[in-house]
Amino acid sequence: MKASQPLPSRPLQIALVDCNNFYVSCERVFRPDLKTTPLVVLSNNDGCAVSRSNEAKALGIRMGQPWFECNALAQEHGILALSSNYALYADLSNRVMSILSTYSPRCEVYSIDECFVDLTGTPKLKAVSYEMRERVMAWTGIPVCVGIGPTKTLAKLANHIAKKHPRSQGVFNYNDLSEEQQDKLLGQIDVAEVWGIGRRISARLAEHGIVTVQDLRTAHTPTLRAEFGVVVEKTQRELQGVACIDLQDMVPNKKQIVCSRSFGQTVTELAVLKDAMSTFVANACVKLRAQGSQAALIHVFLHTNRFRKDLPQYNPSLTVPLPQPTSDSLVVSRWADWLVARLFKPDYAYKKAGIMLGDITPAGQYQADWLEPAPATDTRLMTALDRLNARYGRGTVKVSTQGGHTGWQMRQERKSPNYTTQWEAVVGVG
DNA sequence: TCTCCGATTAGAC
DNA sequence: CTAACGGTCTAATCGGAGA
Repeated sequence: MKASQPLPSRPLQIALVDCNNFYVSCERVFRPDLKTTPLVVLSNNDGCAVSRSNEAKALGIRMGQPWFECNALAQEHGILALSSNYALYADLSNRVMSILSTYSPRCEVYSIDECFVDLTGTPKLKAVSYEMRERVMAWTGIPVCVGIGPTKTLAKLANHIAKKHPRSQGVFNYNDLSEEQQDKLLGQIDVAEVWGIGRRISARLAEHGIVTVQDLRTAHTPTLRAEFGVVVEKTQRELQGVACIDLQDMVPNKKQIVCSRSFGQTVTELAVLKDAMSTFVANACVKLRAQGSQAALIHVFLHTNRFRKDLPQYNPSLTVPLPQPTSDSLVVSRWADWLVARLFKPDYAYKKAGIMLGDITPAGQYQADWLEPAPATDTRLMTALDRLNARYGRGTVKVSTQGGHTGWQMRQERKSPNYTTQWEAVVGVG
């Protein structure tokens, strides 16, 4: 690959800043009284535990565990569960990311609670890392850990070490280790902790005697490539300090946009499915327009409850290419409506539905057609709709098929107030 | 036989 | 009282259809 190139005189200093127990930490910013309460944030529909405080982890609540399995434990130990409040988490995330972006022009917001920051060339790196951590805490109330390494994969691993070892005080720089220290440290860490090595692959690696990170780093590369493919090979190179995964400064546009939800209750009526679908379409098209795109493919699907083995299952879907690409909610909605009606069969209890937009291209491009005139591209209605909903909140203006029927909305019985987006919630007015 | 394409798999968070 | 189990997204790989 790049064997002939001279090694850089100094390694890159890639930092991975990761918020601790992010959703739970967000909730605690506005509820300091919950600082020591075992706390959990639930997934959509109040289904699974997706964020856990240290106290909740210590009590044995697993990541992704269905909440109904935890009822007895929660009762016994007074574990508090909250519905997820994405508006709040997105807002705090933006504040954290904007603080981090002052430390480097090269930042990649990797997820709602993680950011890669290229700190190569930063003087007094250790001191700066601690300062970054303290500043995020002081300005947002969110605790973070900082892991630094020569590649993204090693930065991730360093972050894991910073989180796990209190002695690190929340900052760990892999680049400070000698060769011997690296070997020893990686020999003590389970290979499953490595970014990109999930449950399946770690099980298969174990069959080859690859159990620790050091085992993977030193494994025979051609065999690894043959047995596990390019992804695992790249991961190995990254563990060896060779950067194979670039830092992505600019967020690429989505190639497909999905909007789907499980329902609060099962749904048996077509009208209710159509109502839900028009909400999904509206949300998907907002995302589409936000990135300045149009879609030429729509895919609609329905699902019965796959956990109810005693009930008949039916999981139909249909995909149609659109005659012209569009980002107009009304156009997409008409197609979705028609597709739902085609898929719908009575006598099934539907639990989930959704839409996927595909074949996404930049808006304004369309395939010239000898027979058809250019499509009408009046985007004023959708632009006005987006402005109103951005200004006054999602759902202020809807298309007519939305909101006529209820009975599908997700369960959110334990949601905190919208502290950062509604004054009433902060001031405490009813 | 090769190539394309949709479906499936695996992973992340 | 019972039943109760998330949502997006990407890249790689697989496997069948058609050239």
